[in-house]
Amino acid sequence: MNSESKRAAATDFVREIIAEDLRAGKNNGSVHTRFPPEPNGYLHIGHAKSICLNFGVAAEFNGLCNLRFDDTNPVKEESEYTASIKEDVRWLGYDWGDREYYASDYFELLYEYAVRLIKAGKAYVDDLNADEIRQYRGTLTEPGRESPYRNRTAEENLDLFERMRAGEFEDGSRVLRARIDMMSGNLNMRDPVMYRIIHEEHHRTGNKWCIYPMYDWAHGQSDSIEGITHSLCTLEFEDHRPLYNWFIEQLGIHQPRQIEFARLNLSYTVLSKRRLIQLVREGHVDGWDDPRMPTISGLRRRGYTPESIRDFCGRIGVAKSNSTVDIELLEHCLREDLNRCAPRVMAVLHPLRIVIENYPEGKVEELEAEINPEEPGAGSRKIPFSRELYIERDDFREESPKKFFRLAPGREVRLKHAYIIKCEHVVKDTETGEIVELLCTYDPGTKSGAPQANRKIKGTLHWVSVKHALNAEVRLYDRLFIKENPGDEKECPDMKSCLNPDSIEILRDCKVEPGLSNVRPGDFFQFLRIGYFCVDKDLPDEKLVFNRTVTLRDTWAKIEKKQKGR
RNA sequence: UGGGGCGUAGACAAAUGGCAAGUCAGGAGACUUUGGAUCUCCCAUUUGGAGGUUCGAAUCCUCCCGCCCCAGCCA
Repeated sequence: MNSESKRAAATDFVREIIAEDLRAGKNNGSVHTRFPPEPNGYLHIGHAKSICLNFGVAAEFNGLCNLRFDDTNPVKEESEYTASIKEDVRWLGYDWGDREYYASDYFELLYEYAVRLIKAGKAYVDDLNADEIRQYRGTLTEPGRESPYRNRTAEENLDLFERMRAGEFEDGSRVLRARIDMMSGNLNMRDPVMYRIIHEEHHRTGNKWCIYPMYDWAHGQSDSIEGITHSLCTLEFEDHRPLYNWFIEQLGIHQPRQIEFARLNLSYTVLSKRRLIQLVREGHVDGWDDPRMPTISGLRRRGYTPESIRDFCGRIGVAKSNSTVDIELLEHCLREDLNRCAPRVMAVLHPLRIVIENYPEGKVEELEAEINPEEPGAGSRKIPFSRELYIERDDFREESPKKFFRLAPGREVRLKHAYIIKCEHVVKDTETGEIVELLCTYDPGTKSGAPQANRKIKGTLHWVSVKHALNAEVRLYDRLFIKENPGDEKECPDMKSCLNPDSIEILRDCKVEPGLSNVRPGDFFQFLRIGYFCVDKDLPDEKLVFNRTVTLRDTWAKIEKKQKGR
């Protein structure tokens, strides 16, 4: 049983409301939700919260969840986005069956509904332009004024509306408005626009229409048409709920219940569409799927697993207060999942050559190494050991600080899966003083698994045989921002100055164990003692490229930081 | 100064008038052939504030304070 199913009983106010509705016998005991993205951008981790909620709730209550594209604005939407959205939802592990819908599928019915409202005197064609409408709307504290066109007859409205559809009028010259209440304290109820004229080709309906429904007019009716029982959306639509309900009530059609929850904010990243676009446009990242992006495609390329994202979404809860979740929780979920399933391999990022002087030249031993200590059934692999090895430069210090358990002159360490070695001499470049190699000796009786091999040694290092090592490029990714709330105007008025200059570091001379010669894009590993890495999706010929997904928790780094801080 | 929401630990988040859950972060220790993982313990005498009701209040009432959203022919 994994942690997700253990948490199956997890509840929140949304699930409670749904359970109550069920108890009250509403909707004939059925639950039907929907995930309604606008196809004008890429999905990100914030959408994942909504996806997990909508699909999760449906599954828990034996209901269904539709995928519906809210494509009511042809000037902003493109079909290239629908493909990536579908891929991302599927990758996250959710299935909408054959229920892939588009608001544009309902344009004809929506038009008929609008005609009904016009006939009932509940909607009218307004000739005011956008600027005038704004002025007539009033302000937050002052009521609005009624448009001079508000009291046209149904016949006149019908005629005008038909001609709007027929393309007789220019963009912006007229709109269809709901006739509600210009005095309302809720601005959404001050005769909201239902249709606007846009002579633009739509990605699905082509040039069939030149009037397009607004969100408020399209969304609730689409929910109703699909038989949605619970329409889950974010907090900013709370003010729209009275309007959502008003349209449905006027039409007398099936009434879904809109419930609003807080959108996700994550520390050290931005999730607003505007900011994300800015990152891409200004070239701060390499595109929407840059491994530093919080987009689903970016997280995927970074090496995040769908399981870890689902687990995260389950743990953050669903509530109504604006909150910012610590990104370390996301990373924790990731590490927990990867620890469970990532095969272990050895890779040296900053190679330092060592020579084991008492080990026979030319001799090669194939050592047995477990693939994953968390999963004994994963078996083992062979790794070659020889006289010349690479170790991590950082694993050697000429003068070792307190609590530094690694290699230093005269000190012993264990080489993982191999022998205990001792550093005898340090060889330096006579001119630069740089350490070029270490001369060591090994203790032949300490081979891993051997009877007397369990001498207590504090440090264990990873290594790779020089002769057998494969070259690799490793891209070290770190958080994109140095500020905790980069999306906050006050904390970060200028996004550029809040970027982490070290969010990517490319290492081109890394050495990895020979077993990695046949990896494929997306394969993931734990590089022992370093972190989790995955093979980048763009694998150049004859070259290995690994992305660092997340580091291992590093106790030594913490100790060292504390020592330096003193 | 209109309307709609929200305030529980550093970050999330439970509690539904009856002893303030859990998770992440942080701290201490155990264990360890990954300084990983794992395990143990610590981390809110108090729920934005002040009054009130009650045997008993995070929860009910009153007032106050703070924060978020809304004036697109965007969603």
